[in-house]
Amino acid sequence: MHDLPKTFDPIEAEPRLYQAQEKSGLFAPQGVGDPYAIVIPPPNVTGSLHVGHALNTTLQDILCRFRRRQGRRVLWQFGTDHAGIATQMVVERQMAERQEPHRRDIGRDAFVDKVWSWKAESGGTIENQLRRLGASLDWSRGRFTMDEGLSAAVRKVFVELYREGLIYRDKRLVNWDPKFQTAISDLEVESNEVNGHMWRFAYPLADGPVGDVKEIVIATTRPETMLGDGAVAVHPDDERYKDLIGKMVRLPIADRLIPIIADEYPDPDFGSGAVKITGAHDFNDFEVARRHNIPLIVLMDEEARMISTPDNNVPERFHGVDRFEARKMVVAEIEEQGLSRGVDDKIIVQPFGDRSGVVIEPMLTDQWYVDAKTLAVPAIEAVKSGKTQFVPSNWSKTYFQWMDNIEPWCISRQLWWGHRIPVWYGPDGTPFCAESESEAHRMATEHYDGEAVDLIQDNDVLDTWFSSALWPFSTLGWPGDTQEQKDFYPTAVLSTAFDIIFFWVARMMMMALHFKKDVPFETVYIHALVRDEHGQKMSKSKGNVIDPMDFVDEFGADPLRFALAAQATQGRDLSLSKSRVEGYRNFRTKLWNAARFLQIRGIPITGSITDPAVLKLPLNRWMAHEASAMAKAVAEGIENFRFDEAASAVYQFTWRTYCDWCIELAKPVLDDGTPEDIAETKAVLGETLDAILIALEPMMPFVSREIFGAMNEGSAAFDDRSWPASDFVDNAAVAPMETAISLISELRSTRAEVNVPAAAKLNLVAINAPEKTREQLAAQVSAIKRMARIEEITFADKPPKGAIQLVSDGVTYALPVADVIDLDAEMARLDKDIAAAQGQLKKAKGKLGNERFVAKAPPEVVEEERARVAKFSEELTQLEAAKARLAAL
RNA sequence: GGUCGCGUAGCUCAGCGGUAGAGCACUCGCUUCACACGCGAGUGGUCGCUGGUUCGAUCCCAGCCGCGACCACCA
Repeated sequence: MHDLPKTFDPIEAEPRLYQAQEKSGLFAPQGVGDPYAIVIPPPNVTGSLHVGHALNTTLQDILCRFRRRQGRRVLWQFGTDHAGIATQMVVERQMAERQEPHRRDIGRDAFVDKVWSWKAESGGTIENQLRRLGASLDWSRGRFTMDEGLSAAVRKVFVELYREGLIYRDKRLVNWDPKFQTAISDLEVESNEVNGHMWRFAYPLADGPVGDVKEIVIATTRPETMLGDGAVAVHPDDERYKDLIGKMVRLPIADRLIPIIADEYPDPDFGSGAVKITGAHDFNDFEVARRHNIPLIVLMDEEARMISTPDNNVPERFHGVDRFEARKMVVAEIEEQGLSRGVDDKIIVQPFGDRSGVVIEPMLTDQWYVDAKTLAVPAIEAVKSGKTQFVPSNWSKTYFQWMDNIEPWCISRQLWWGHRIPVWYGPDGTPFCAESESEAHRMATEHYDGEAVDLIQDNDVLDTWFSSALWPFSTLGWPGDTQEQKDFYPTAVLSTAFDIIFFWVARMMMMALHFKKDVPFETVYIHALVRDEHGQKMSKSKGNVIDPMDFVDEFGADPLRFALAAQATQGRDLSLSKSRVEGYRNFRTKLWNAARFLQIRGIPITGSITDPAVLKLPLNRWMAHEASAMAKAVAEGIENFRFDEAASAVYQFTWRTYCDWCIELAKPVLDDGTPEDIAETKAVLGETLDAILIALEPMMPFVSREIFGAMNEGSAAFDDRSWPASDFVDNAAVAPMETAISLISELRSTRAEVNVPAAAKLNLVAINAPEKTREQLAAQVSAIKRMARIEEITFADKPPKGAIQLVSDGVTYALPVADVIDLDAEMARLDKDIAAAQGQLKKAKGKLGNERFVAKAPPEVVEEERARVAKFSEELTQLEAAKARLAAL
């Protein structure tokens, strides 16, 4: 117990409070409760925290902190991802900036060493940022996708899938990134619209005209690929070309003969209806070429420069020319030969590497593939059966749509940073797939009948997502038989953004079901995208990127966390703005000051009230009732992934209920009450603050701890407290308190509207008040006097002359003001109230006048309407009487 | 082309079958002994449009108009 300073200083307090939590062991699994696990989506080891991380981390932290409070044994698994391409790119760029030799000049081992030291240097950034956010991650068991254990898991998975035939090597078209000179998966390709052209070229018929026809015209957006054409395809039903099918054309420039073939692929209504077929550089053409046994002619090298070889008939002058340069050359030569048949501007969709930003080239290469179609079967079933559920549920549709049409997953990358493919080749190219080189040697020796041979390991590394796909079980010690897996697998929740469903969620589902025979998580929570304050997507080019750490620097982590949680609705992106964060900073200050008020009045948090049913004062029973409802709403919000509802419940209760009313209504008791009443009220005020702190802690872990630490006296330690009581209901206490509250509100409103000076004290006369109202007023007389600035409360049969009149809860009240009264304002106010009552009355009467409503609507709804008619009629009568009296003045 | 989502107060968003809500902004009071990062009182909305279902529709259904996202794409 110590005094709270006048203001809360998050910059000083948050790091101190974080260290204390970590030191106490809070972040590691504790106790014997039902296990609850979340694995963090591993951030890039060299990355830094962006708003998406801030949101996702906050939400996971809320879940974990809440579940700990419920007594669950919580593991929030930390770890980082080696992020193959991204990291290699960063290091290469840095080497270039420092004018160091290129990676190829220093060699693979030296380069990989460099990346490891880069990781050692900058790997701690994101971890520190997560700490500053308040993430209660279990750092002690942090993992890295390339650490020894996880690498062993990767090798085991590869080898097993290989032996089962679910990983295989294949030569087919891949998305080739000419900048990084590696294959990438479909998911790493972004389609963008760009301004392009559509050229029309004439290919002359090789054996002379057929009738009048001397040529066939094809359309293309990529002229340079014509050098690799293997055929021209037309639709079999296309009357224009019926007689040409089977004829040969002379391919210009390359000077080769290629056939005209019939295939369903060309759309007769598009362009000329004739399509050039470049099997080695176009995915659609590749399929056509395969169907018709058309040769695949490779035109480019790894950097997408043209190559001229004896096999491909590309003229020597193209050799080494960049593909876009070659395009210009082809167009010029076609024009020279008089074979151009026009060109149109056209917006075309081009594939770009999501990391490199360069145009992807379809290339014919040998790569390793995972048979995703087979692995997807149980992964689809698990979501269909509900074993794993998406929240919000509509994301399961996205998942199915992709999984139902899944293509083989290209997992090899021609990079150096990553898990090297565990395959070794013998002198004759025989592959030996094994978890270790020595095992590969053993297999080779057996294969070559005892002869010892040199083996060469496959040069490629695995797609980064291959190792992340194992994350939910590899981090728990798989393939070892560990207690962690027994306790925490399957994990409870996986929280991520929608764009990661394909990259990661689907692949974890496939791998986990194959190797663990169980789903990796029960719930997949898909969080929203964080946008800027105008709902615009953040981007560097727009210059609207928000760095969450700027908010942490300025306000501390609590307000940022609360802002993110409060806006985390389902199914809509959230707009993050400084004013919103500021608003929750103000909320934190409000809470802080409420705590200071309690402290000034000598009210600690004691945890002494175990049963609110013993409370005597309606105020205290009502406070307990409301606090209980709040605790329940917060818990339900978190359980249902409605973080916005949880945040709103604690916010509204703290500010609007506890500060605006409970504390204010308690002041007169504390000042003038009996010793018993004072003691009870103090205890409940303390208890209610305690409930607020505990319910708020998942969202604002810092300020809640700081306040508790200063005010706890005799209660258990903060982290040992369980969730506040959420089942105390006392509706009998609600009515009298609401009567008092609405009267005070009406009085304040009336005073303001008729311009009674704020400081003026008035007398209050209740007219013909029934016994019940008299009792309720008597119970709150001091509060009403204080909060509505009333001098005396009296009772009378009729209002005195020259009084302001108002109707609250069916009772007319008068405020005698003699000469102070503003007649016009008073008349206007009564007219306004009368109009409102008339409006309500008309509406309710209208409904009841409709006999079909009375006949068909549920009886309780009809009854409600009748009650409304009664209520508003009574109010109207009294208001009109008040107006008549006023007019008589 | 397929799929999903969104149009509610000036802004950002809740609500989703029976009296339109929040935060911020705005207006008017207030140095009221926890708090001006505050207190009190207000202004502001034919809930995108048109039909339908229903006793009743912001909420359900259909169509339309605007906006966004994802997937697949015609060379």
